[in-house]
Amino acid sequence: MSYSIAEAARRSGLSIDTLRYYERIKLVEPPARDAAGRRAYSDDDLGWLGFLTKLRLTGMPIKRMREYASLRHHGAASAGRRKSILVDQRTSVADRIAELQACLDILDYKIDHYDQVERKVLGTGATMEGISA
Amino acid sequence: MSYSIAEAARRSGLSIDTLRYYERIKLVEPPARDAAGRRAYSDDDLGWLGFLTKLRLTGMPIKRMREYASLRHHGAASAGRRKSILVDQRTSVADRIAELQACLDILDYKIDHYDQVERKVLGTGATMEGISA
DNA sequence: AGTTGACCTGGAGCGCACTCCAGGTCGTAC
DNA sequence: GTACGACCTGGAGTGCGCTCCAGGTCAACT
Repeated sequence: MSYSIAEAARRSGLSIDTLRYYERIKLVEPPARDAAGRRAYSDDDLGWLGFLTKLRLTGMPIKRMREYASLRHHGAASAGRRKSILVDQRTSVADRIAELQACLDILDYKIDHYDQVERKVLGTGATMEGISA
Repeated sequence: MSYSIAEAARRSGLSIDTLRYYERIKLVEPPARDAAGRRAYSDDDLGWLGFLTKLRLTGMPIKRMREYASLRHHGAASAGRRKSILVDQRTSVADRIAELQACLDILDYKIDHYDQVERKVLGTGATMEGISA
């Protein structure tokens, strides 16, 4: 199957502009073109776009995605380097999850504090608005 | 206790420039000044900076941090709105953690794939470099 | 034949969150 | 008294990741 740029955008969740941008910066191979010169994305193209969007979600900078992308064209010899990029990213994602978890705890603590304030106010029969300075 | 901007930067993990920037954009109250006109941060200032850095780690945009910051000056009447900002942020952090967890699974899957390729290569006595295209 | 709508290109512009700079003022150390 | 280092100000510059625009081509519909 092949897909118009609009369809590829819809399926990948990227914008049409972003798809063209990714092509310009060599993050994706130029897709095939139809008779009229319009981009025709293959299922493989979409698969790669799907993986790219995952890497992007992990916060990988475009520079490193480009490196990974270019290594794919260097065959199996580049597998070690590609794996190490993924392993590094795995570490950074795990760290980030831990960091966010810690922030979540702080947010919960603060929210709990607001809950307590609310309960206290209700206990006195006052309203939140009533105790404005 | 009061702290020079350099000390406040060290303790908050922000840069000196960022501290002045946060002041300019009203994310922090202008700290006290010493006799020579230099900023003198209080423990309270540092506490607020600490919380701000946590909010920043959660990915909260500066706009919303500013809103939260400004609400603090509106007394208890703003507690409801402040709480709802934190609750919203809690949701977005939890979502983000789930998203990252899903990415982690994909990375693990891919890394496992590279591991298998390596093992296969080792089984044939070849090296990663030896199978370059 | 004309209009519409999707697509094309190269290039400019944008929002965010800083980061850097020039030129100046202090207070302390030599 | 002068050299130094930390600090000050207002404003300009940076890097990232898009996003938008003008002006043009092409195929299909009416």
